[in-house]
Amino acid sequence: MLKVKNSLGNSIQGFKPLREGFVGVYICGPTVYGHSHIGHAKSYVSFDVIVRYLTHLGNRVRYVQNITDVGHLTDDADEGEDKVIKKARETGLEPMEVAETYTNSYFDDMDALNVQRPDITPKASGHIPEQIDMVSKLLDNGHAYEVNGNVYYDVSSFPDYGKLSGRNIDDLVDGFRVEKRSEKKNPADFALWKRAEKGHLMKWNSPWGVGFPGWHLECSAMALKYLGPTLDIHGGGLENMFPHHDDEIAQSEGVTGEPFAKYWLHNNMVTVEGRKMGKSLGNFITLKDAFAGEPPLDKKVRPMVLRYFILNSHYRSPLDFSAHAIESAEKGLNRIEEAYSNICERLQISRNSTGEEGGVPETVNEMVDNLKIDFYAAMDDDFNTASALGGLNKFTRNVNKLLSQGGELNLSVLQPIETVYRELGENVLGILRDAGTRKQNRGATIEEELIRTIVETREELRAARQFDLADNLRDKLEDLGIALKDGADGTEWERAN
RNA sequence: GGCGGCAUAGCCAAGUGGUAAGGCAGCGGUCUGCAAAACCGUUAUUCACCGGUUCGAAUCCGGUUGCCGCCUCCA
Repeated sequence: MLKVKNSLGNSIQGFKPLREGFVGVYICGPTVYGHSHIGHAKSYVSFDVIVRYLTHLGNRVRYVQNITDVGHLTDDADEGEDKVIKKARETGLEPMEVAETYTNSYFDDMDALNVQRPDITPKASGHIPEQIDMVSKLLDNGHAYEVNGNVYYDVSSFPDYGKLSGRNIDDLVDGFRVEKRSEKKNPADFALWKRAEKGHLMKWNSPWGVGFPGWHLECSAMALKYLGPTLDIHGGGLENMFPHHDDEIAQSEGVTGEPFAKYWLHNNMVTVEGRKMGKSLGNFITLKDAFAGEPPLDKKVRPMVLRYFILNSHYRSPLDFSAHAIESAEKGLNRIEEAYSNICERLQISRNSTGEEGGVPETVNEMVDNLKIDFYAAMDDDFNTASALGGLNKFTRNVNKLLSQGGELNLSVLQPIETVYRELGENVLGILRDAGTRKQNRGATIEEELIRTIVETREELRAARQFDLADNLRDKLEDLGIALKDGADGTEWERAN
């Protein structure tokens, strides 16, 4: 039985979708005004695995993730500027060019991380009529009021306001700065529609004049459109619990009168060497920089390593990023990849040979069964990927033990191991995508033939006990990023990533 | 000031009442011409600190200290 930590009510609950076998998931997507950073990676890798696991359990999942390209201001005060427009002003591009550029950038990075694309990726700017419609309904039923072309949500009209983050309006007011010349009835009221000043880019006609939608509104409108009045799961970053998610609830429930989401899942933040990551703190790490090995990294971070690193902690725990931590993740992942690719390689050989078919030895059955028991128990416990990886590591130790015993392993031993790696390691966790291509020995490119020739020549030198020359070749290849491993069955090579 | 969370070995990190997963690093060994990888063994009598509840607590309760997030934009 899958259990999840529901932020709404702050408790662990059994997971039961509204319709058996169908799960509607809405995850807050990025605001596309810059390249994605390692915080995005944590969020979207975590939710990717959640969606993969729900699918693995046999559910039909509809995964909706918005792209916010309008309305997200740099500041909630009246003088705040739209983030996308600000970037457009700075770069001399059309706002939609900015949005397109960083939407593409986002998906490039997510593809690299083996994050599956959502089923629907609606854009805020493409859903203006839906948003206007929601504002009209909120005005009609008394949850909103208009002042000078601005429309605000009246939080006092929604008794449950703040129920997700556990706040009440009176507490909030103390925390709000005193806004000068505010048109709001209550400082906690938030904008649904904003009047566009002269020269404002990205504006639309509405019943209240020319303007643009408020930040939180797009999520409510698009979730309603594609998933109906009540979502099974709404996910997002912890930092958005208030006000963004509480505002979404107020808007959506204000319109539909039905619960907005059954389960709220919040993923925790990334810190860098113990400190919050922020642009103003100068410790901001984009994914492109991480993949390229820019400081503070001293080497390229393989996307799969970042993915493994993220999944090695719980999505609800903060994750501390450092070059050192990445290094140990890389070595840990290498071990699993190595074992998996060895199994795949042996399987290939075994399929091509006509060796006798033995039964599956008890030890192999036991290994696989134990992994499954550990893995499903971990994942059922609020998607505990760290614990699931613990099981996969234990399994890998047993696989290596089997491999290092030497001797032939027939199909009936190799196949169940390969299958469970593929189903759990790749299909659910998505960390083994690169493993199949690690062993490049069988390639047919000229480069690979050349490497093969060098390796064979070195073998002859070793046989002739010319170790100085042989070691020299190994060092040279190492400098070129080719690692050699001398084993009992000859020398293997692979690219050091 | 208000709300929420965290504190587990040298490092990262699971574990929320039954006697400390896993990874990295370290140490000893097997293998190797050497190296790398892999394998075997080993590494927290103890979970920030002080009290309490319990047959039993890292896990529950109270307090102390430290750190973090949100309340202003952030995944």
